[in-house]
Amino acid sequence: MKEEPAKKNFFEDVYAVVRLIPSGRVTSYGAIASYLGSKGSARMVGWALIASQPFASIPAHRVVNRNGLLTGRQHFEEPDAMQRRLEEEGVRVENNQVANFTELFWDPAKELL
DNA sequence: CCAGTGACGGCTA
DNA sequence: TTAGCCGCCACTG
Repeated sequence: MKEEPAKKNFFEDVYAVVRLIPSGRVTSYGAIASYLGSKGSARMVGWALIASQPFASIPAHRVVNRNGLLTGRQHFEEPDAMQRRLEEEGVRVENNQVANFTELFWDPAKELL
């Protein structure tokens, strides 16, 4: 069975941070990547979230890009699931973009400090 | 083995 | 200011 390399640790780390995101808050891929020390590899965070899809315990819908755009909504079970969940938590979303993104932004390097 | 793609982000023109 | 390119790392074809 193709055992996975230590790289999996990176995935677990991403999941840990995402799970710590408070309800009604959002963060960005780059913020998580930077917090993990892999700043610049925000794409890996996104890739990790794809793997987190089967894990409902991970609020991946709280993770958006630097612009606050729900870029990954197409990867959810339903394209509208991401926006719908955010609104459920009180996050206002307009045109696939999080309103007051700057206020709702949750930086693990500062909040989770 | 090599090339292209991708839930991104920062820099340069 | 806006638009475009490159860079990071992993996976697929």
